[in-house]
Amino acid sequence: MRAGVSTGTVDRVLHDRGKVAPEVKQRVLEVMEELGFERNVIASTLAYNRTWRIATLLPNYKADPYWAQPNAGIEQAIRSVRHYGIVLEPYYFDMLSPADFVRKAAKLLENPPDAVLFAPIFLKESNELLSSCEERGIPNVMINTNVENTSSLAYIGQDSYQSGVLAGRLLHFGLNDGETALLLNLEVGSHNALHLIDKERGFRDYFSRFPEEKISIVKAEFEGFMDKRKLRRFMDELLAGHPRLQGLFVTNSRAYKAIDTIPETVAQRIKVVGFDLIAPNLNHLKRNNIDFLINQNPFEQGYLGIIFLFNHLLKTKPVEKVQYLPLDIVVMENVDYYLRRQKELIV
Amino acid sequence: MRAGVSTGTVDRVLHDRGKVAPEVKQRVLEVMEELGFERNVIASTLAYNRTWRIATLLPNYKADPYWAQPNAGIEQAIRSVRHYGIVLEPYYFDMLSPADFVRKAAKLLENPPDAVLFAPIFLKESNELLSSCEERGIPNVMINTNVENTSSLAYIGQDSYQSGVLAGRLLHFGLNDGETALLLNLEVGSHNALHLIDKERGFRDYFSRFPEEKISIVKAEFEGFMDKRKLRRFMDELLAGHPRLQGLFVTNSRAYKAIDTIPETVAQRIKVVGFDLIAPNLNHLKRNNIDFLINQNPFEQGYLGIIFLFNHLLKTKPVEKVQYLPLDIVVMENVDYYLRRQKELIV
DNA sequence: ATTTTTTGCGTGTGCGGACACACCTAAAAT
DNA sequence: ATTTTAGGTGTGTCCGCACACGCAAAAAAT
Repeated sequence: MRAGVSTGTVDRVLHDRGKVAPEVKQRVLEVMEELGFERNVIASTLAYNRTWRIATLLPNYKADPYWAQPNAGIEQAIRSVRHYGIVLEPYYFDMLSPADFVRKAAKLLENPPDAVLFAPIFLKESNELLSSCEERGIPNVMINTNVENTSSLAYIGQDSYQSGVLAGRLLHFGLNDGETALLLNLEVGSHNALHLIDKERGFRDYFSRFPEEKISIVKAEFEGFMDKRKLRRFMDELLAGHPRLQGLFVTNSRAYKAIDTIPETVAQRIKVVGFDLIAPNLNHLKRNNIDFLINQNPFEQGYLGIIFLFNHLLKTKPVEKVQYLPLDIVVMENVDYYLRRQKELIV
Repeated sequence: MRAGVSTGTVDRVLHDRGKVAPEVKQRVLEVMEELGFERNVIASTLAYNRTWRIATLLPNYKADPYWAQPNAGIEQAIRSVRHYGIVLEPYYFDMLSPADFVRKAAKLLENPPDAVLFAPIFLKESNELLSSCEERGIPNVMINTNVENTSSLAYIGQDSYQSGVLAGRLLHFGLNDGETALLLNLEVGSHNALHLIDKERGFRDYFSRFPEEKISIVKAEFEGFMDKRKLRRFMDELLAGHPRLQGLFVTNSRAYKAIDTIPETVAQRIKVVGFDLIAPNLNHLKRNNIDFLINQNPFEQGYLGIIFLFNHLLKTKPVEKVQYLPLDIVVMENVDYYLRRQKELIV
C-alpha cells in the first residue's frame, strides 16, 4: 500500500486491535487522511457476516391504534437496513399495565439484544429498564415520551411544551376577547404525566403573552373517559358552567371522545385542537368538528429510532441526543398528505 | 444447489441473460420462491463494482435561496447512497433564462449520465430535455414543478391546486363576512405558469364552498416586483381600492416583497399566507407580519428525488409516478422544527 | 547463550453476487 | 460423415473488508 504496509496492518489500525508500532500507526493514519479514505460500509457489512438484533418494546397497537404508526415506521426502517444484518425482535406490552411492561422488559433481557428501542410510558419501570441496559452496555433510544437525564442514546419524539404553545396559538385564531378556552386531560393518573404538565405549561404561557385579551383558561381532568355516559355528564356540566367556552384543547389523542359526547352544533361552533391522526379523530376533522390536529409524526419516530440505532451499531455516524420531530399542523385540507406519506427510502 | 444447478445458472435466471433451458429456469424460480430468496443488494453492489452517475439540473441557488434547500436534500441523499457507487454531477441554470436552461441541458447530455433529476421551470425547454432523455433511455425525475403526461419516472413536489385550497382555508380563519381576500402573483409571465393557475383555482374553489359569507376574491398580478418603488405604488393603490382587504395570499415565495412595501400596522392587521421558509419570509413570520407559510418541503424534494433514482437504478423497488409531499402549515410556533430537521438516514 | 514469549506484520480465505470463460452436447450446415 | 454453430451449464476470479493464522524479529526468561 501507499504507506508501505499491508492490508492487515491497516486493518489493525482501523479496528484498534493493537499490536501496531506507534510510528507505523501514525503513518497509516496520515496516509488515510491524505487519501481521504473512508471505510466502505458495504464491503464491511458483507465481511462481518453477522446480525445485529434490535429489540423494541412498545404498547400493543391492537389496543391503541396510535401505536400502529410507530410500528409501521419501525418495520419500514427494518426493511431498509435488513441487508446490513439488522434483525427485529418486537415485544409489546399492555399500555395500561406497568406490571406487563416489567414482565415484557424482563423477557426482552433474557436474551440480550444488541440494541433496544422503547417507549418509556411508565416512568419508574422505564428507569429500571434503562439501568438494566446500562449494566449490560446495551445502547437504546426512547421514542414518544422523554425521560430526561438518562444514559439513553437519544430521544426521538415531540417537544411537549412547544406542542402546548402551538395549541394555544391555533385556538387563539378562533377566540375573541373575553372568551374561554378549555384544556382537557383525558388520562388515567394524568397528574404525574410529565408530558401533560409540559403541554399545559406551554398552553398557558402562550396565552399569557396576551393579557389584554382576557381569555380565560379552564383546566379539566377526567379519568373515567371509558364510560361514555359519565363523560357526557362531565362535559355537559363543563359546557353549562362556562357559557363563553369557545375553545377546546384535548391534550392527547382522545379529542374524539370529548367530541362524541357533545352536540354536533356545539362542536361546530367550538374551535377544537387535538393530537394524532387516528381514525376517530380524522372523522371529526373531516366533518369540521375538530379544527386542528397536531401530528406527532409517530411513523417517523419509529423509523428514525431504528435508523439511529443502525447508525450507532454500524458506527457510520454519531447520533444526536435529542431529536425533536416537527409539530405538523393538520387540517382537513392537508391531512391526506400526512396519511399517505410513505418513506421511499433506501433499499 | 437445491435446484440441482450451479450458481452460474441461477445468475443467468436472475439477470435474464437467456441461454437457460425453460424447464430449468422454471425449477430455479420455484426453488427461489420456496426459499424466499432475495438478492442481497450489499453483495450485489460490491460485485458490480461500477458507478452510477446522476446529473441534476436546477436553478442556481446563489440567485434564489429557495433552491439551496433541494440542493441540500440532494447532497444529503448522495451521502446516503454514495457507497452504492452513486455519483452526483450537478448543473445549474439561471432561473430567469430559458436559453441558459437549454445550454446547460445540452452540456449535461454531452456525456450522458445514468439518470437525471431536474426542475422543469420552463415548459417548452423542459419538454425538449424530456425527449432527449427518452431517446437516450435516460431515466429521470422532476421536482418542484410538474409537467404532466411525460415519460418521466416521477414527479416529486407539491400539489399546486391543493396548496391553493389550503391557503384559502387558512385565510378563512381570519376573515369575516363581507371582507376581501387578495390573491397576488408576483411573477414574470405568470399568465402561463401552470402551477399558479392551479393555485388560483384551488383558492377560489375553497371560498366557493361558502357563498353565504360574501367574501370577495381579488386577483392582482405585478411583474415589476424587483423595483421596490413601483411595487409600493402598486400595493398602495390596491389597499386604497379595497378598504375591506383583510387577507393576502401571495402565490409564491415572494410574500416578503409585498409585506416590505406596506406599513407594518397594516401587515399586522391583514392575514397573510405565503410560501416557503426562506429568510426574508421567516423574518416577517416571527414578527407576525406573515401569519402562515406553506412549506413545500424543498429539502425532501431533492432528497427523495435522488432516493427514487437510486431505487430505480439498483432495481430495489418500483417507484411511484407522482409523489406529493405534505403541505406543511408553518407558523411562528413550529417553524424551528422544519428548519432544523435533518434527515438522519442511512450511512 | 539458548529457549521461550511477546510484539509486529503479511498472507490467505470467505462474505454473496456479477461476469468472463471454458466446456460439453445437440442441432445445423457443409 | 464431419465440421460449424448455437444452446446450455459449471468454474474461477474479483469486489473491499474482517479476521484467523503464520512467521519473523525483538524482548524476556531461563
